[in-house]
Amino acid sequence: MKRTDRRSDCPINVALELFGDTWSLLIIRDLMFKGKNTYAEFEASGEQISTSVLADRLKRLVDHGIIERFGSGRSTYYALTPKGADLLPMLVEMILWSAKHDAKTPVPHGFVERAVRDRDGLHAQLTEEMVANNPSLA
Amino acid sequence: MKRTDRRSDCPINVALELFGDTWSLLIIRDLMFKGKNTYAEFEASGEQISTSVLADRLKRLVDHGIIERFGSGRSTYYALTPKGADLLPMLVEMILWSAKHDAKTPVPHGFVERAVRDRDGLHAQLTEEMVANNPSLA
DNA sequence: GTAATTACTTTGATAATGCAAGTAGTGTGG
DNA sequence: CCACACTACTTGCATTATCAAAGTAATTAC
Repeated sequence: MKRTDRRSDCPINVALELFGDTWSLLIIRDLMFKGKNTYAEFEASGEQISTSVLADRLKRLVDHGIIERFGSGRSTYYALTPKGADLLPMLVEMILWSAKHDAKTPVPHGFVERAVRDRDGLHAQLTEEMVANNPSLA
Repeated sequence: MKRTDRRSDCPINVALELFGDTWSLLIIRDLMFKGKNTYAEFEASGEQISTSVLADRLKRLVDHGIIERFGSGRSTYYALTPKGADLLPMLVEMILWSAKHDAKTPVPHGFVERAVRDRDGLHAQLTEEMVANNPSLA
């Protein structure tokens, strides 16, 4: 989908057309919270993405300016752009929702309480940790 | 996908398996912000969902307890459950992200400023408006 | 330079989506 | 109170996306 022929300009729809599929946000999660940044690391994530879909999603995310690709061949790696890093609050809300509505989901102890008490502080702390892993954001 | 054979228990993944596709969140948006609650209204939304996919997504969302179906035949309508209504903060973050990173997206005047200044207050206000449309949430 | 490793492409089967047309309950005007 | 109109779907088929496995090209370690 190109910017020029999107389904609508609604902000929810805009977001969905960029990362509204079952895989894109898992890649972003790996970059944001798990310190992963290579093709092989994404492939090894628990959800078993197929290699062709992974290649396609990386390309899309790069095209949309959400992640960036560095190096080449065996020394290729990926990093979030500031635009990608700005998805943090949304991912935090997803985590909180799952924590509330799914018994099995493993969420760090104190995460939910912290979010309720001080959401902005939580965002700030997680952003700091993210930047520590990815100095190009600073 | 059943709860028993999901790809992983990661909270991001759990959420994606329930509504991580290009259409589900648009239905939820229509229910949450646009006062739409019938099949025909969802079908008439700007993004042109196909009728077979709409039927399938409504079924899935009902199965997952995110929306509820009332009535039958010509007097059928849908409403968010509390579980579905809890997606509000996530949708707000999506809106804010699109507002920041997409020039064309139309966001109500003052929305972004309000969110930055008083996120919890914004959530409360939007929740109130949502409940006004859908008394079964109260 | 050679081998091993990593980042992909390609190929062919399976599943999801889109489109057009059809069916079945339900409110409504006469 | 009943035919008609309307709404919520289903069904069938063409198109597109996804999965799994195997193959290829670039790069680093030795």
